[in-house]
Amino acid sequence: MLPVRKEIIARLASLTGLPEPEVETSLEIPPDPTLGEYAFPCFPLARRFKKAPQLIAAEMAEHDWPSDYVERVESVGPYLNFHVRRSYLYNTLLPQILREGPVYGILAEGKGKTVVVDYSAPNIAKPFSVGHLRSTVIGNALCRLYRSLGYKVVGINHLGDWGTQFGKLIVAYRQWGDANRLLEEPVQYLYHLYVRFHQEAESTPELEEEARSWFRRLEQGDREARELWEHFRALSLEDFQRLYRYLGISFDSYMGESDYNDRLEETIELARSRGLVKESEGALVADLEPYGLPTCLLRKKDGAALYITRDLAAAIYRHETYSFDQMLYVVGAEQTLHFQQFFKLLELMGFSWAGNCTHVPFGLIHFKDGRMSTRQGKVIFLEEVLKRAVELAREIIEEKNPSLNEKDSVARAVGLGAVIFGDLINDRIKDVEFDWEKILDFAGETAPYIQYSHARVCSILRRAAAEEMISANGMDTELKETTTSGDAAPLKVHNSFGEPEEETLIIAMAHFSEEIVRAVRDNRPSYLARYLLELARGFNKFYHNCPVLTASEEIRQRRLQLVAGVRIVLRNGLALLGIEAPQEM
RNA sequence: GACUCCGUAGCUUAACUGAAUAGAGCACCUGACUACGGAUCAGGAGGUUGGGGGUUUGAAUCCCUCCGGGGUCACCA
Repeated sequence: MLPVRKEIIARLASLTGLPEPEVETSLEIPPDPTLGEYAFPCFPLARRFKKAPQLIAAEMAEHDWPSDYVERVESVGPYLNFHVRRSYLYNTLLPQILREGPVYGILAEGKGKTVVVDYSAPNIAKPFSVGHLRSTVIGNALCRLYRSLGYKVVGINHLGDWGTQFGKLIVAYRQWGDANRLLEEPVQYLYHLYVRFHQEAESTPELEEEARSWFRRLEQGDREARELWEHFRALSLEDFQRLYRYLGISFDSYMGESDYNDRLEETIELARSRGLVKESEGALVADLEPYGLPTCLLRKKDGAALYITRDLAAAIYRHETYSFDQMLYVVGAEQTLHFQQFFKLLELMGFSWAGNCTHVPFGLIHFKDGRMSTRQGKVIFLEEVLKRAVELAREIIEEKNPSLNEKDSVARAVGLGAVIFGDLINDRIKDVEFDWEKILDFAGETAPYIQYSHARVCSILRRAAAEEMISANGMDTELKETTTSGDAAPLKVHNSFGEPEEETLIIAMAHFSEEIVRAVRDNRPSYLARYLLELARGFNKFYHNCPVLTASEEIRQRRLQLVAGVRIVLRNGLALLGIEAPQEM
């Protein structure tokens, strides 16, 4: 937390008698920068002191506030508004940003704590569709956000590599399969077989029973079934990993559903020993009605375990292995009930850490005319979306900046950025309609807008560096990721603080780490995405109104530092969302 | 049917979890490169926050109800 904020909270707490956390949550950022950098609404105090909030604010404003951080405090109606000292912002905070560079915004709040993030989890043998985009992108951003707060993060890809769909695939492959085509395009081809299976099963329902029987054989370790399964699994995994590499995503563990096969029995036994299990129509169920939840099935009458049993086994295993302080499941909102049952069962099984497990739900991606369906072949491959986005970025580069170097990597950064950001920008709980036009939009509230701002920042710094060495200001001439450490010459002390556009920028930069904390607190990367948009907007206004390179020396120095700071925050912020920031585009 | 989520400008949406004049983007209209990149910027128009009640000093936000849409509800994950 910024020392200004800390000081304001502490002093408000002692003045009002409210506990610090309470002050902290009610401390807000005023809607208009002319109202100051922080605001404290006095409404809650009205009842306590039996006085009008306006009066309370006015009285509190009389207090002796000024300090190294705080310049003045004013009451505006029922609000107590804090104006932070410009000299602090420009002469302490800004140098700190420039000094810390790539690690600016990184805090130690999660130090010593471990958080497990379960995300992406595609089904092997099913295509990686845009439907999987959300979990993948949100999970990745959360991993990076938690890491930036000092948490040890374990990203787990709980692969859907077990289940009756493998019975279907084996049946389809044995009947219509072609080994060569499988090797050429594994996931595509398996998907083709999967769709064909369902088509044929319409007219030949016996196929379904055959599939169940093959899955049973697989579970019993039948050699042919096992070999096919392993083959399918290995090929699919390779394909997925190619995609993850392309997206710049990596996992700490690829333990999938099949890896818990040998722990299912003991999990069921544990539940049984707690008196949670009873038999019903040949199956094993857990009765959760006393807790207002529907009964759930742990084992089918044919002996096969279900999803929830696997999740229980996996959770227990993960706690043994990582002894996490928190575990997040980045899984669609349609599974909310499942997670309620799952967490309740963990609790009833006696695991005190059940309360540290959180479902991070998100809305469905659907078409205008209904939801996507793998079975019916109504899906859009994520790979196709990414490819088209990158191609489009490439076309725009050819049109606007044909002399650009490294067009391919820039096109990739911009195209992928647009898709990723497009998913992260909105509240994750909302359903989204799949729309080519929207997903390929590069103007307005998009990653390319932020990336473009960043590229212009870099352009200014590059020109400035060409004219004079500004490396002493925390930026080396190559614009590499380096930060100059303590040996840099001290920055010039600013005594004048410039235009409103400059104010907006420095204040926005001051709030960076607060936005990260907020995004982590609510597991909502969208907060950070919005913030970056706001900062980029602020920069663009500044850019059009405040010349940097041609300004007088004092102003030029100040603005150069400001711009260098913006570069760091935009770049770090995008990185936290899993998006690259090219220097030119 | 029960439970649950969502409903804000023509479209996509924000609002720091109950507070300052509901803020953006797209599309539309008008302007801006003899200053650092026009993937940009300035301005205009566009709102009974689905309807109706209630709680509160204060409601887009909480409660009730109705309408519309999504999701889930024992042998899928």
